[in-house]
Amino acid sequence: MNGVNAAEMPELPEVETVRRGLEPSMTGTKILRVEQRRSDLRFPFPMDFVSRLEGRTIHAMGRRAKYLLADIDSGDVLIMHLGMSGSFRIEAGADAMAPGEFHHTRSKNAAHDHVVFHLSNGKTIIYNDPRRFGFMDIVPRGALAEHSLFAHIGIEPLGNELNGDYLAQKFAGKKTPLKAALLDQSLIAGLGNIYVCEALNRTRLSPKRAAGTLAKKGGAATDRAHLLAGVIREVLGEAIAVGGSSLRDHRQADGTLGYFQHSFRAYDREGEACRNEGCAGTIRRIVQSGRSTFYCAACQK
DNA sequence: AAGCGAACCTGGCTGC
DNA sequence: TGCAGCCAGGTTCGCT
Repeated sequence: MNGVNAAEMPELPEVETVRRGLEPSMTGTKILRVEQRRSDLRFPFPMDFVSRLEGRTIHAMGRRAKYLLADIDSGDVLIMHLGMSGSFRIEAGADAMAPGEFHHTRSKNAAHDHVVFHLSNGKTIIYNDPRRFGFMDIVPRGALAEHSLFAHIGIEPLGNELNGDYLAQKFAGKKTPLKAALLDQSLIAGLGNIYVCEALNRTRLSPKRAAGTLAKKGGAATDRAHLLAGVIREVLGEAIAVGGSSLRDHRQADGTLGYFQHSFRAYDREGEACRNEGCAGTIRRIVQSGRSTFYCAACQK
């Protein structure tokens, strides 16, 4: 096998899986050379993108919400977002590759290999993104919190701040559907379509319910709010433990590809049986805010 | 002002 | 086989 596919895809568990996949190759390693093959992805690269990275050593690989954060010894932070279709792969030296596989992999992906990092440990980190909804930026570490991307971002769902009281406080008075409120990155940062559908199905809450119904009059948390907060953490934790979800990707299973998709109870299961205990309902697909919602109308109220 | 739909882009799948 | 149409894990912008 020529390269390790450091996973793909974009909700919090997938980004965390990518972070863990990249960390052993990148932390403590010097960036010898950077190939930036186009001037923009979703946004333009910073003008001095290459020069601010070449010759620098990566101190740490972090994550905030769906953003990967590489701390550089210059004091800069390299921000990387995968958008919808971004992925990293790690390749060892060229002499370690099987020629046939090399050709196969390159011919399939090379047109969308937008950034290549050549590292001092002999490894090559390649960012591939067909739809180019991802992006990269570089900012001084001290300016990160004020960066427009992070200035108004919500809490980490796996941090201590997420609990029923927080949900009730943020959702009180909101008529927006619960599904949309949970996807709002300014409230909770990192949830996406899959895990919101899964968490709502597990808690038997309708995605169409007004978000404000998780708060009592006066703003106190309902039992449902406490339940939902716990289930969100549970679902994300389970997904991270198995390497996230891998959809529409039939490449090798070398341990870096996730398999949480086999645990889906709602997402992408239209027409199939609801897996909640005691429920004989069927998963439906509806559209909310232009995005698919999968849920069971029989048990999710 | 919140809350929608559209836009950004490519590729894969479905159905005629 | 060809091709049109729809769909995709995210985010932002602009119009009600």
